[in-house]
Amino acid sequence: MKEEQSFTIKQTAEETGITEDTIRYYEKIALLPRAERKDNGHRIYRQEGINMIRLIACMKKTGMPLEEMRPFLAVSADTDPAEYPELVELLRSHRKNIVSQIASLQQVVDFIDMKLEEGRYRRDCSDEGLDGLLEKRMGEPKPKPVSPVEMSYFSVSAKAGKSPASV
Amino acid sequence: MKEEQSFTIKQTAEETGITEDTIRYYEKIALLPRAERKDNGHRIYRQEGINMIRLIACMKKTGMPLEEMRPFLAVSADTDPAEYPELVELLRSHRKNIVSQIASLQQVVDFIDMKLEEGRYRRDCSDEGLDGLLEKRMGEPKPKPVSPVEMSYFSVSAKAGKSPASV
DNA sequence: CTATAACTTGAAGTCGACTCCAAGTCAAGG
DNA sequence: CCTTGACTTGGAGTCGACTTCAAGTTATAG
Repeated sequence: MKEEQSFTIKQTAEETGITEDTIRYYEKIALLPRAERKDNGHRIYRQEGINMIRLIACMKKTGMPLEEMRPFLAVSADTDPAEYPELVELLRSHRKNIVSQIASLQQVVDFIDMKLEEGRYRRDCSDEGLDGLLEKRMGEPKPKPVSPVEMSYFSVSAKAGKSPASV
Repeated sequence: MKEEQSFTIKQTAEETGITEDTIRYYEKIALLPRAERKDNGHRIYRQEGINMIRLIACMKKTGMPLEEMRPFLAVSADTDPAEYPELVELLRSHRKNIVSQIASLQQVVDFIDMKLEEGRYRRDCSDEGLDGLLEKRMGEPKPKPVSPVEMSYFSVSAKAGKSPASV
């Protein structure tokens, strides 16, 4: 039952890491609901509003376009997903995308780790250490089988120059 | 010792899910090295080139700006990371970013799951099920402690309307 | 009473990443 | 010989996401 403290746009910006301008911009394009105003017209934000902005920041970090965030924000704001079957579907489908994005990121991490390891061992161990690492086929555009895929972004193999033991 | 098959730009586009225009664009801005040409000037791509494009596609999916990809592509192309200490550092730091991005994504997944669950149970169980889920502080801009953070993007709590049993 | 700071608005400008276009080349088919 | 298709080039146009700007309001401090 406490007063529910409120924040200025500046505080909100500091709190969330999103600039004031950007917050106003999000409001302008209605990604955020119109913020409450004080008598003098200044915006005020409560915890809920800050949480929404944080959610945006979080999704933004993942490269999600603003338009795609709308459904999440609708759910965040006040809609009960269970009452809108299509919203539930949307959430599920977005969930899938995100999980696949995590996989992409994990691949990049693996790629980096491989490169770092490779350097550590003075690359000579073998020349194909993590064959099936990248199962490829992460693009939906063309359902191409893409073959066995000996992949690993850049086949470490044929690398003239530093005596690969056996050329 | 086999001939190493080569691909046209069209095939490469199909193979990687990146359009021909975009591939040319990447070459123009030197994100990709100038592709080999046939006598008639047409580009040809080998497995290695395709792998680089796939790596770009993968990073792109994660929202990474093109400029940030350059170091990865340098490593992919032919540089041995261990020979460029600063490159190693860059890789490590990028790795950190990516791991933190994965965390962000995981949070969004958790958020979705929470929302879906919430709907399933007809939200009434409690009103704060996953307090510490989002440790917040994922932004580096301002090293703000951000307090206890009872978070969860949108405090499920105060939700007038549907008889929450106990208002 | 004035000036500084913290906001407001709408509009214009910037930047990254494409995307499209016009004009041209080359190889093979009818 | 002319057309069609797959490419080439340089350059212009688009779109999303800000970012900056100019002008105005209100609150407090000196």
